[in-house]
Amino acid sequence: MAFLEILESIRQTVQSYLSENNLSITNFTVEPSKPGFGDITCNVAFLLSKELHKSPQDISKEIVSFCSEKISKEIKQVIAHPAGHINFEIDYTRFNKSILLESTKPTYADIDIGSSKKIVVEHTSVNPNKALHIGHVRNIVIGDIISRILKKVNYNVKVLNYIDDSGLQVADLIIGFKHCGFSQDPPNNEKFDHYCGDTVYVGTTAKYNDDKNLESKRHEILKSIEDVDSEVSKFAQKITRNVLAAQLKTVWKLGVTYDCLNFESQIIHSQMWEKIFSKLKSQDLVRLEKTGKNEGCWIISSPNEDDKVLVRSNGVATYIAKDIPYAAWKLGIIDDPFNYKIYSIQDNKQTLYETTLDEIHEHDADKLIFTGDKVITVIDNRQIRLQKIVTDLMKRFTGNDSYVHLGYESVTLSSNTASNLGLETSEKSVQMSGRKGFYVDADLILENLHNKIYNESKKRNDGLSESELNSIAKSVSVGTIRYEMIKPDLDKIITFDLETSLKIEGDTCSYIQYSYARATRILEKSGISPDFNDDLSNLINQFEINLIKKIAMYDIQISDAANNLSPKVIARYCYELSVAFSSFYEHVMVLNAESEELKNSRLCLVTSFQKTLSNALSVLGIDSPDKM
RNA sequence: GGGCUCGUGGCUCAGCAUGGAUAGAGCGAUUGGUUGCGGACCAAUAGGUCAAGGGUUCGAAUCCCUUCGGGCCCGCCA
Repeated sequence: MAFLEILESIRQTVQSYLSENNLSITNFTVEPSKPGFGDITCNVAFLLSKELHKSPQDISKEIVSFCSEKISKEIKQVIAHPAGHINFEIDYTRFNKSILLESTKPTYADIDIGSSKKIVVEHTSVNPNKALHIGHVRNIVIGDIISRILKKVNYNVKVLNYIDDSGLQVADLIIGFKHCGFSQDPPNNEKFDHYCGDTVYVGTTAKYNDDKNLESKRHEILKSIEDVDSEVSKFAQKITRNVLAAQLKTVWKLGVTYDCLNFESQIIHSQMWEKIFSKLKSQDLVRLEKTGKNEGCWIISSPNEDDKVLVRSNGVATYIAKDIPYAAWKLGIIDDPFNYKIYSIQDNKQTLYETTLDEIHEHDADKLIFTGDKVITVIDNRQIRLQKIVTDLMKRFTGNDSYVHLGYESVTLSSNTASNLGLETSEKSVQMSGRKGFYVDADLILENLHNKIYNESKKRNDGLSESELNSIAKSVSVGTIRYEMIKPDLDKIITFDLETSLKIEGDTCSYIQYSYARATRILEKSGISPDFNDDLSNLINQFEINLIKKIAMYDIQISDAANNLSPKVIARYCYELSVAFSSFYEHVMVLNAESEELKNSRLCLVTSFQKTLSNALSVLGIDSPDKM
């Protein structure tokens, strides 16, 4: 029995008190208490005090005497605190055994919130004209961890990456290659995404100011890209796919995978826009402006905002008009025009598909499905207005909140890091810019971190092989970058600093992984596999109890993270769990315990910790290294 | 100008959804930890008018309003 079940059983007991007394309060809380106030606390006495015209203390006393009779066996004592809280104390002599055993299973905290419902998570969606920077990494990591959390709570999750292979940024690359003399082969085997972003894209956009001719070419090219059969379109496909392939190498290094790549060019050719546009018109969600500055345009209005042009007076749809059919497709609101073919097999053996409008002849007749009953789109908060329009429209179509824009704040650079990149500033932090080539590149950070961890690990371990050191460096560097990207809340700006990103002490991923390695080492050295059938009621000192309590609360955290789409909750949990273990490790002997029975019990506890931490880290996509 | 958002020790952040008991961490500072499983650690001390003011409430860091300060967004660009 883990925490959620205990909370639920207490809730029911309190509820039965309320029912017997014809009281209708339902919004009372039953939650873990602060240290020093038992294990679990309930606030129902406060809520009843007004209705019953009695003090919270008197009410809580009554409820306590009621509960003491009927409460679950896991509860040792119920206490009415003078302040009015009702506090419950867990009977650890009973609790230890069930929780320690349960926590070692891979399915620990696999609670069912999703009931296998189909859900789509879209993230990454970086324009295929440049390399990934640290801001993109935040998006990718949030999206990946959200998808892992949702899988953990029994959603059927499909992960999508939207490839905008037909926008202006693509036209810029083509101008660079065709009209500015940039070679299609990068010098010195430079990675193609870096070359396109740093050299071709930056170099080309810099020329628009001087050369007005180029600017008009840009729009010609943009038009030709949309004509599938044109040479320009085929060239654009070749370039963007090469950039995409290079970007995916970075993404896969981060341990992230997808189910399907959706290409914007195909969305345009699929005629989905035309279908959704007529649907919008028939439901009066758009209107043709007859007068004013938007005369001749189809526009969409929303309260407190300016009207947004969907279709220009020349009949050409605007940018947001691509997002609407795509959102509708993700929700299965319009017929799926796509077929799916294999793009590649990813490192974890998972097949990555891509959309295609071609006929395909597969052996299995079942059409693949990448749409969902619910959709989560991870896009940064600068797009919140456009996403709000899309969200509102989807709500009009479905009548519910099945489309969710999961926004997050941007990553900026510290002034130190900015000056490392050649920009002196008096500001505390500064925004990155792909167009100016001013950003911290994802491959570079990973490499820096990898080297740093490699050296640290080598310093601290004798006789580890090259491959062991590299594997540790990979686990810890990827873990570090993931952890740092989700530790702050989504609505906090991350000010990235190259130097402090290399820190490995305190509240960091290495601290957490280190606690895992220490636990593993104890288990290895013991040379036995602990017996969970023994009586484990001898784990009673404060360090043991603290650790057991943290282990038991895992399912609450999973539930919290899933219900609030909050990856940070699991990151904090991993850290707190590690803190509880580190303190235990310092103060409690395992291998030299006072008796064989105690040694066995403590080994069970260490095993339980180790499995639970590894379980939680895997939800964050972070490895658990045995040594480091 | 309009909209959104953030403001908690020197610095970086939890806590706010669902108001309740002593506002928690990490970094930095100061100090301690040989007999014990890896010091990427542990333990202790100092450091807070929870931006300001008002309101609701028995009770506000948490809810509401106003103000101040920072950030983002507001094209027939994508």
